[in-house]
Amino acid sequence: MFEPLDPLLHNQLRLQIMSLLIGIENAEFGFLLDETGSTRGNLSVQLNKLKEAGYIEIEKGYKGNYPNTKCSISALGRNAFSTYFEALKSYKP
Amino acid sequence: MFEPLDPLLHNQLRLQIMSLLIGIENAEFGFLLDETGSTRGNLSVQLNKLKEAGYIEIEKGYKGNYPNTKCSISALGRNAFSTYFEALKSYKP
DNA sequence: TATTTTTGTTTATTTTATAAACTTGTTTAC
DNA sequence: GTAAACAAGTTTATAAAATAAACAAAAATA
Repeated sequence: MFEPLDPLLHNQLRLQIMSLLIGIENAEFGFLLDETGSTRGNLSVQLNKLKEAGYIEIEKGYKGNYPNTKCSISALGRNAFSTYFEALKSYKP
Repeated sequence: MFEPLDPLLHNQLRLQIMSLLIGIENAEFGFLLDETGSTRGNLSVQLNKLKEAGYIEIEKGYKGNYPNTKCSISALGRNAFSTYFEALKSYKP
């Protein structure tokens, strides 16, 4: 009847992150911070959860002299994201 | 950019409850229990949260000799539910 | 060189979800 | 008629999650 909703995606910030990443090659930490309006701490935690799940990849490098983190969605993540919205349909009136 | 997702509805069980109630006059506790596959405890807690928010009404009566609880969605709830799905669109690719 | 900025991470607190235990009353079996 | 099992929930306790606050390390700036 009701399709289960991936708990990892069923969170506003993580869903925002995935939504941003899906349409883009990769995104910097700062960009995600701006677009989501989140705090650094929360963003850091949630990015790592998505990474642990294999939904995104995180590349740590430098931009000029400053540390810089680039995130990109994985095939697994892309799939989970689409499955999530598919599942949501089963809750619709 | 991203529409906020009503935290009360952004929970699998509560969303199931609302989804069931929206297409029906009212539903008994036992029916909701069956359809959602939830435990009694969790169902009880989440129904009360929805009631506190004014999203549903709860009528306690009897069915034969046994206590019996009937739930129905309110106008506010109906509205919140539709707003929730509207908001979700802003997360879609 | 002291202070402020940048870019994050880690830890601590609060909130939430869930499950386990309890309550009240009703049947049914002995 | 009383003990055991069942029904329908509620309450409380535990586990998990989300979020915010504090911290860190290096860089820029005054």
